[in-house]
Amino acid sequence: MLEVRERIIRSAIKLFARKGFFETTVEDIARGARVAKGTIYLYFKDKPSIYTTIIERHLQESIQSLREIEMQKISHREKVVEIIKRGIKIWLKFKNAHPMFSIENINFAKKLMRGIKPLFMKYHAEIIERIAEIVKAGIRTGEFKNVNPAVAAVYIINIIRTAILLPQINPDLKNYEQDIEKIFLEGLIRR
Amino acid sequence: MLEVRERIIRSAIKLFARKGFFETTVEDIARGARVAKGTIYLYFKDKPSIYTTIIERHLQESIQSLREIEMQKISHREKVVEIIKRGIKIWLKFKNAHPMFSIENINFAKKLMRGIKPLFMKYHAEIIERIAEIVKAGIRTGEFKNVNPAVAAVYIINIIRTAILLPQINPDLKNYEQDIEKIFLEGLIRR
DNA sequence: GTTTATTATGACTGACCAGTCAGTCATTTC
DNA sequence: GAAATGACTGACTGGTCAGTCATAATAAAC
Repeated sequence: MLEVRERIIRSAIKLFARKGFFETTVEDIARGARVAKGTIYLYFKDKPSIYTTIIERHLQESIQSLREIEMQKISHREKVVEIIKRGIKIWLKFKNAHPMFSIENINFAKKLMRGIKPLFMKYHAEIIERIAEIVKAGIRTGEFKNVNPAVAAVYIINIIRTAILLPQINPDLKNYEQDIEKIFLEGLIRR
Repeated sequence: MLEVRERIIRSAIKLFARKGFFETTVEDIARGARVAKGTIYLYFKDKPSIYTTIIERHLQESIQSLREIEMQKISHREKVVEIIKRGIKIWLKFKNAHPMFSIENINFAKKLMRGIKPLFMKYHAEIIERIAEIVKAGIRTGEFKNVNPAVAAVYIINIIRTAILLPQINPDLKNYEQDIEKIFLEGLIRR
């Protein structure tokens, strides 16, 4: 039997993913967690706190995933590919919730994001830093081109976004991962 | 003297960009447009209609831009680069409003997006189709690798997003456009 | 079993705000 | 000048919902 707090979080993830923060009510979340509305406030200070908790979880999971990848004995190229694969996996785990974790949206609900923004910046800085380190090492070993590692890191994060977006835009599309990987690793230009 | 409707739209763009739809009130928009709140309803049916109008504008502008690029007598490679450059320009024109136009967010406020989603899908399908046609032509002429054009099109859209995101994450970063272009056109892998 | 402590509940409250519409005012028409 | 018109106004209305807290239910202690 899942702990109440965990049920609340899971209910909230689903609902935030489906309806976003503003269209999800505390009553909705409570119903999904099979508790009364007032119970929510035994576990969370307020509605934004639930949102923040979920975001933090996701970001922590991303960093943990990066840590594991860092420790693998594989080439930097393989590490980058693994970052993308696992990144996609983590994001897909939250179904349609990915806008919650998108740094692009941090300015998009000023009040709500006031408390969340520092968290976002902190974790994203770490994520980018870690990826950039892998890229840097790959540049050093001659695997990668000499590009700005920070730029490449953000670029890589957006590859994950592309992979998540594609099935959304075109559900019939199959086997697109290879094409994404190909364009990413080898570029679009033919020689 | 700007027409009232235009003032309303401009005020709304600013505010939606700064606070998002839900934290922006009709009163805010009215104040920014220097009209009374009730006046808004002389020009727009309701609050979501303002939002929809803005989104439609942006999407139309994007398509118009694509049309112009299509007609240019330049290589497909150059067309793709131009798409990115102009795409960035269009998106930056709306400052922080870009989450408004991000297809990623279409599931994120279920009620609000109900009316907007078909619009989004329609325009985005056209945008992707147009870009994919350019990529396809580039593949035919031998400029580009043999990749799925629709995948490449979404990929290109996300390049624009990367370029917009970078200064947001790291305001000190300079001259990142070349690195993005390099990775995109030539890939990350060194040979 | 009774009493006490702890947890959960859901009706209530009040803040908020989208949309409404009676009233105002400037301009036009008769 | 009087009446009509249309654009604009902002107080009002009613719906929504986050957060509260007196009460109920359950668990623990005796």
